[in-house]
Amino acid sequence: MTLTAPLTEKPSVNAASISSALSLAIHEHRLAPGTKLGEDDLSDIYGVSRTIVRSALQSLSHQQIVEIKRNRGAFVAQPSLTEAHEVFEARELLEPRTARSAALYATPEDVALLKDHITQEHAALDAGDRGRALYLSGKFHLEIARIANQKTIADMIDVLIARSSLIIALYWRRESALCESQAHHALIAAIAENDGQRAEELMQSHLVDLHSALNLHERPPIEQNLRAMLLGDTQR
Amino acid sequence: MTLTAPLTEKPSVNAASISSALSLAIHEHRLAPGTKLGEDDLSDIYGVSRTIVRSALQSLSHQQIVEIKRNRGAFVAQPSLTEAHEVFEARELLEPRTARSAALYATPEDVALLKDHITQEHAALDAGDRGRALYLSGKFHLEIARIANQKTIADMIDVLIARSSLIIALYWRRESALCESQAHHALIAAIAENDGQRAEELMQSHLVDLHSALNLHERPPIEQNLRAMLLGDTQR
DNA sequence: GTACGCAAAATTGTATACAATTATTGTTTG
DNA sequence: CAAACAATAATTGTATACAATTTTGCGTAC
Repeated sequence: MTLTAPLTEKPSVNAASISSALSLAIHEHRLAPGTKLGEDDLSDIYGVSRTIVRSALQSLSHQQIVEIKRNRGAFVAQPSLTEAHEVFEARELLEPRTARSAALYATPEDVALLKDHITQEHAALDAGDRGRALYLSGKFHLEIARIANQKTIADMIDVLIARSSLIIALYWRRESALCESQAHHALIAAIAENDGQRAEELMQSHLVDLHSALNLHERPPIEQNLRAMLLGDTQR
Repeated sequence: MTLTAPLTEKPSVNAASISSALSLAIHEHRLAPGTKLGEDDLSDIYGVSRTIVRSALQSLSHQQIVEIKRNRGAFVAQPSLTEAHEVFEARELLEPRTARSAALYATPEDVALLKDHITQEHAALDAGDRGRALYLSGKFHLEIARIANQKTIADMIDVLIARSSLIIALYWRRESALCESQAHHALIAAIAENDGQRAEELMQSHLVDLHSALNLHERPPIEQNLRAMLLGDTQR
């Protein structure tokens, strides 16, 4: 598994750009939960000193998508099953009512933007890039929060979506990603009609749907995975 | 306005301890919004290198209670009026339902802890320490989230409470802090009786109350304040 | 006397050097 | 041969040195 390419030779490779590059890689499942993020590796890759890398890693650790273990280094986070439930419960508290607000505020341009999102998502799926499709699917939710014009809530949802991506990497069960598209289409329709009530209900059931698509059995993520990788996944 | 004392001579003055010392000072209104947090000053005060100080300031900036302006330094944040509204709207989304959960899960020990919080708050008020009373009042809300056993949501509420403290510093209107105590007492009663419905309603109306106690007139915080300080507050 | 501009000082941004801790590997011993 | 230990290597934590930028102060011109 490789990190992203060492960004173009633009003069500014700052902590924020490294942070978002790593964030994107995690979103798109190019970086698996538990992956070690060594400071020297990253500073070589991006051509900056460890100072900058450390700053970026700290930023990601505040979003809880990277875990920093003292004297041990930074790793892509591995949300526990408890955390997984909490993240989706938090989303269920925030997103439905936010979708309602979005439906009330949405302009035709906003709706067009949402539709474009879905188009891109389908294109990514057709190209076989499941990671990118997942990323775009998350962005769709974030876009709704942005339309609702609530930056504070949007920021919180942003973090929850990032963590959701890790949770999906660890606990996803269902295979079809198609159903999501349907839910998103329905949401767009409600938003386009400025039907706040329906948008809220659709978002609520969509989130319940996602939540219930997680594998509920406790599975201490990595050791199990390593064993499965090396011994074959016959016995579960 | 002075910062906190340079912590005891314990060997470990790390970024986290500086971060929480500053956070406490902001909570207790010993550090006013807009205050410059110079790196050299802080490293002198706490006896560590700027490396550690910068780490602490970055952490606080992620919680949006410190604003870092590039090449200009770190300042105690000054939430805009828009942000003020957003913060309380977010709290209204999260806290009422969390209070409901807390009421359902609360043990007698939890209730005793909440009562102790109020006792301390009254003691602080009697001692004339409004800052500490405000801090404890915020902790009360956080404690409820903790009782609800939702760490993810509790973390979000923690950040929102910190920002609320800044908002109160900038936009508070009402003088009496007593009414809050009443609301908190009523909440404890509902929680003690495991009455989730009532706890949710009480929390909702308590938050609406707080929100409406803000000065709604746009007042770009600091310049106005400076002008008021220097020219007298006759003309508003 | 005010305004502009340049130079000096102070402050933040980044890289690097060194210290402390952890991981690894090889050896020894039972 | 396995397990424990020791030496070495690798990695992270912290301090400091230097570079870049901003702020401040002074002098000059109008």
